[in-house]
Amino acid sequence: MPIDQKKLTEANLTVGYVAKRSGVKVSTLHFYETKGLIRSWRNGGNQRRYKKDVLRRIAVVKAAQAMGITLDEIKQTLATLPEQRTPTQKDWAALSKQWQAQLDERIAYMQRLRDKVDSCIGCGCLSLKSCPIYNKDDHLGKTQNGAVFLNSKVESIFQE
Amino acid sequence: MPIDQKKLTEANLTVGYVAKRSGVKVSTLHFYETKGLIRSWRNGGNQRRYKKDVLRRIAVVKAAQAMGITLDEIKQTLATLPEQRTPTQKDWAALSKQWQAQLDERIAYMQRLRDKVDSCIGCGCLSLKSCPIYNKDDHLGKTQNGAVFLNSKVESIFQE
DNA sequence: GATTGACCTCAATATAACTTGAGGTTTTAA
DNA sequence: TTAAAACCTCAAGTTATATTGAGGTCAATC
Repeated sequence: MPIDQKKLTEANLTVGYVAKRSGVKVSTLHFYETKGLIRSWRNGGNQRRYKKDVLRRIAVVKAAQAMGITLDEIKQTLATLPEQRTPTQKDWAALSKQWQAQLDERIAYMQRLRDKVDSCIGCGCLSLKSCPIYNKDDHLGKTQNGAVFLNSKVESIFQE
Repeated sequence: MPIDQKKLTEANLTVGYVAKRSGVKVSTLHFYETKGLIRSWRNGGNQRRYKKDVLRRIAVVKAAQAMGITLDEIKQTLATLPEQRTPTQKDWAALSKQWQAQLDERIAYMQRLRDKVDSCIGCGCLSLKSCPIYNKDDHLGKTQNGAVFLNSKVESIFQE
């Protein structure tokens, strides 16, 4: 009788265990699976089983969300992980590096916005055409998960 | 026959004009009105008419959204404006000051997050218990419009 | 071997912030 | 004066990110 390789080499985590360990609900794990963010296989009774690294994936998903990255973007970035082997530290580091750049951009945008609000406090100009907050050359467009940034049309309010 | 004071002292803007000038759709103006963010009165034919300062309000709403503030929060802050008179520059400046504080907080959080991701790039630890990104003492909870920040339960992934 | 807890699927609900459309009225302008 | 453009209301649809619940199965324990 052959030894169960799966049991020897990988964890065999139930959905309830993963939920408890990761702090997300079972329904969220189902949801993430339909979104292609995590994977599972089924046991004889059609119940989900997970490898241990699903915990790492979930953690990464949550960290990325904290940076304002959407699940779709996260999915795309996760897709760059190797399929054949369990990701290494280097693989994960590459991911966080990608997101760090986005985070830097976001912070820079917020700071520009902050500085502009700053100058507006001084002049009370928040609705005047000279208000620097409405510089149309400095916007990021709409982010799905983050803020809705100004578009140049709003600027038109101040042209008169 | 009495002079129409309204026509003399206030603009009498149609919804289409306001939409064009502010860059938001007519349906959005209706929506903002149901949300209590802007106001209008009706003419004889039941059509909306606006005072000029509605343009400023819309601009402020959009600016606040760009800072990641929800419409509900914006409504609350707008409610601090004087009801009886048209708001002055000082009134608007007070608003932007309130939001600037929130923006500062948000930026500070993002920077802490950035620094943590930074240190994780070095060690590749994004899923290890020592990863500083999962310091439960540093989270903001879930923001409605902005990022979903880490909660302490996610941390539990790394306790083993 | 039966109860209980964990699990399954699928559909509906929730929230924020809007948009779209249907069906009907008012205003404007040629 | 009549056709087009603009307006009205109210209901339903949209996207992202889940949560909840109904109805039924599987697994672990007394």
